[in-house]
Amino acid sequence: MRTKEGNKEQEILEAALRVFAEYGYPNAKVGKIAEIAGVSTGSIYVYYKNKEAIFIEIIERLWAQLVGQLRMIEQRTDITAIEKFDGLIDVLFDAFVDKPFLARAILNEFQEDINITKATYLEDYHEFLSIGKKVFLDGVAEGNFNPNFNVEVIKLFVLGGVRMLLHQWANDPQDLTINLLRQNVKYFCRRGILAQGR
Amino acid sequence: MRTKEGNKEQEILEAALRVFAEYGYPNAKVGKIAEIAGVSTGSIYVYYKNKEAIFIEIIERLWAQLVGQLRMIEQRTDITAIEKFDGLIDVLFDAFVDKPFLARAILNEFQEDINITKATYLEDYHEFLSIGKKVFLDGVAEGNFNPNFNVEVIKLFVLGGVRMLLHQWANDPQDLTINLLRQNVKYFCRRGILAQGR
DNA sequence: ATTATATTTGAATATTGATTCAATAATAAA
DNA sequence: TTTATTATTGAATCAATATTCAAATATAAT
Repeated sequence: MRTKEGNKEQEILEAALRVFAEYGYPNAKVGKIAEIAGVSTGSIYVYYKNKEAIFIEIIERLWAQLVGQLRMIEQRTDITAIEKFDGLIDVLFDAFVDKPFLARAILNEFQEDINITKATYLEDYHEFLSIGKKVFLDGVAEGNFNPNFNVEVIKLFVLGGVRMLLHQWANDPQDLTINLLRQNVKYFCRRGILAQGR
Repeated sequence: MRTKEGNKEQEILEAALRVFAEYGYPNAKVGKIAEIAGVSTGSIYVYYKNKEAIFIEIIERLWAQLVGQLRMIEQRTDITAIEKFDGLIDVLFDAFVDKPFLARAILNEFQEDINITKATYLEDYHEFLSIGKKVFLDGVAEGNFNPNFNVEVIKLFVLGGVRMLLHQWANDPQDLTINLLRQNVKYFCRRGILAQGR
């Protein structure tokens, strides 16, 4: 009987990530994934139900990883909300520092226009958002954050900003380094654009 | 000889906008656009070369409008860069205040994963970005803005944040009002999240 | 060496939807 | 009323690609 060659599930996932990153989910071809993974198109369907299942597997792994790390930071009691906030920003950027493909691939996963089922990672996504809210409320409670903001607005604004930066960075990692991004984002979120004394 | 019925170009554009907004460009069906516009699929191709041409028409009109308004603000000499910045934010939100569909539809237009030609509106997009840069540099020159920021980073961060908010707002205009969004964004951009005195 | 069986293949099939085009409809012109 | 011409139609055609499946391959077991 024939024995299995290598770890095909993982190879297919890695190939798929590259193809989703480069072309976007709608334009990603299963044939291309197979080609990069070094298997036949038929093999793709031996390991995954369909194209969408591959995409969901990638996204779910990412969310699980992100939420795990964000939760660890949120639950710390030895740092202020300011430090927690900076930590959340670091987690977001660090998740991609050596994986520009991943940054490009996640661009769309929580947009309505990808017609995919989101049952499982939507839960992680909502926890992801609630962690940001908790940190904000902690900051308000300890007097470090301005209570006049609407947390929903700020949360989405910061997330949208980080996503846009990650996408731009993933397109050209040499231009804007991840460290430049994180530094600017942290300072901007703390103090805004105004010069000191204004 | 048969005479033309109504303004079919415009009706098709408006129908297309709704379909692009609801389904996203890749999943938008020409048949659906025709149905909503009240014409036959063949008619779509009488007025527009193809599906992509319709999308580009919508996006180009939007960019032209936005850039025109942003340029007017940028070129004012009677207001500070701070007021200009607020004005830019207002233009962005005001462009959509009575058109949630439009906000949803533009979500993807400057993302790489939509495989569409962008020759003409890329120019407007770059001017759009350069206006933001000019306002920032004006602010630094007049001592109102912190010169330590990288303008590229801040520009993309703010744009990404506004986009995410607009998208969320377009999904549910009753939840977060446009005025709540603009107020929070302006203040946050000015002073950041920290409470006063920190 | 032969057989059994799991793995893999890649062309065939199924499906979808963009686009075309021959026919029809509607109106102006004669 | 008839003819000419423009506008419109919607099924047919075309193209693309996801998915299936019968056949082939490779190895373990006998």
